[in-house]
Amino acid sequence: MTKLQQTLYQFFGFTSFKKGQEDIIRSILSGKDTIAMLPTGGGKSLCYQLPGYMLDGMVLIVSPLLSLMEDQVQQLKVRGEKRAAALNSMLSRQERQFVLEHIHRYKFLYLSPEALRSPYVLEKLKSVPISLFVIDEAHCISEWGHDFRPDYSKLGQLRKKLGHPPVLALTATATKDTLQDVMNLLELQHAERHLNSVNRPNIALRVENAADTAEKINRVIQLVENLQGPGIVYCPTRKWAEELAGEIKSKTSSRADFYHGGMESGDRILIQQQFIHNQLDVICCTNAFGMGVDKPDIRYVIHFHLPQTAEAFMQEIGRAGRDGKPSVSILLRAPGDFELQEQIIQMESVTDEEIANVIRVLEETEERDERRLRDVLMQYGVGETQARMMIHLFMQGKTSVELIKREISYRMELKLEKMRRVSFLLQRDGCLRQSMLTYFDESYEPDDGNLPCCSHCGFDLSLYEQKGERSKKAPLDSWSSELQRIFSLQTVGELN
DNA sequence: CGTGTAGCCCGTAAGGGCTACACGGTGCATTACT
Repeated sequence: MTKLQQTLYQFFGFTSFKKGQEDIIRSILSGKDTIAMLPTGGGKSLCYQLPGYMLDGMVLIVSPLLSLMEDQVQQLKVRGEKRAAALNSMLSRQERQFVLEHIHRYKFLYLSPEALRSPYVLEKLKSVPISLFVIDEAHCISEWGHDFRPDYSKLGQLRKKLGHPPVLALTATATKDTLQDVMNLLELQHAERHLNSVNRPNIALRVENAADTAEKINRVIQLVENLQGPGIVYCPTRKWAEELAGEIKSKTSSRADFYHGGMESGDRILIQQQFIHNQLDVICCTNAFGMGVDKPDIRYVIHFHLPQTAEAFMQEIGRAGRDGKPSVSILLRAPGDFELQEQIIQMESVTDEEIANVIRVLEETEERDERRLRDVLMQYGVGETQARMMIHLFMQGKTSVELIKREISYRMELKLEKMRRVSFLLQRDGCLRQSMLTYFDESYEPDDGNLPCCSHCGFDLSLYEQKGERSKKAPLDSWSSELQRIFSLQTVGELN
């Protein structure tokens, strides 16, 4: 038994690695920067937790969502690891202070890119040896770092300030371009790459055309009524998520609810937990839902609209069938879909006047507190996301209307191009799986003829319909959900 | 593009009807502290 296997057994109770894990871990242990792509549910957290036990010093994990950090810390604690914490806004001032003052005690510290903006946090982190700098869901760097969450684009610089620890960038879905972007922004020129296929052979792909929205709604109701659940319906807007959930509730026997970014965080957690514990059959949501939803038995994912990118599409359908059992993805198309998404992307555009206002405020004020600046700018009618993006560009030295405008138009054009491509991929003639994999620079060799492939290759949708009686539904009372929650946490802890 | 709504007009009053225009999706953070 090697040292690696011993450690695996000692801390995780496993006797063997999942596909891809060992290579990634060996790369980390040899001190190299590593970029790893593992399919969803492929055991990504083990790839940094195990080396964490073998290396001296702290493992710092940058994570995009509070809920992901909390889940990970809880799982570590259930496994008996007390030296884990998440440093974020959910902590009280005292708790935060405690973590920072005792920072040398921690083995695994989770935080957001925004938290690393604080000079005080950075100073504290400099006082401890960091054995590994992990970026979880690393595609967020490319997806969000240029506009929505610019702090993601500063991680490369931050790493230098932290004494240049080795980096592990983890993701499940990325094209070559996205990986290149991640490497540029993180300044990882010589990283070892461990890439696995994004293909999920157990998910059959289907595209259906509808004449209009009314027909789509009818079809969704029909599908939800007949398909074996649980399932997810991805919607283009918050309003659609709410409306479809209402339609499904009133016209089918399915227990449905909605989920989007405009909800209170308590409600979001509740809905997600109910879904995970089988108290809901179907969830209608925007693209806010999904990251960190580690539910193994999702049987179908319906897209009520066009996704904005092929990467997003793969991420979203990839939430189905993590248990490896047959699952299905169905995309509904109708005229006008493309235009709606196009308009959502074009909301990001800004007028010359707005840019000029931003520049004037930035030049007039000595204040570099971004929050205060954003408040000022919002008084000029500039949206929060736009304000943040423009401040970010200004700080990078793009201090003229022309430069800022050019950059924003360029980003928007890239997004529109990605959308045109996914739209094209989903409507062209030919095998859908092959189209998607080609986009991800993969070749496709059908491995066996048993698994249904796609609506072009042909398959029988009734394979995915429920047989006989609907499965027994768990009651919606609080003590039973609490018991289920505790039970599931223990199970998760044992498995990981 | 499609939808919701603010604000205006009409007018011996209140609310209906119209036009113009904004909005649509992803999340951290939110106070000093050694």
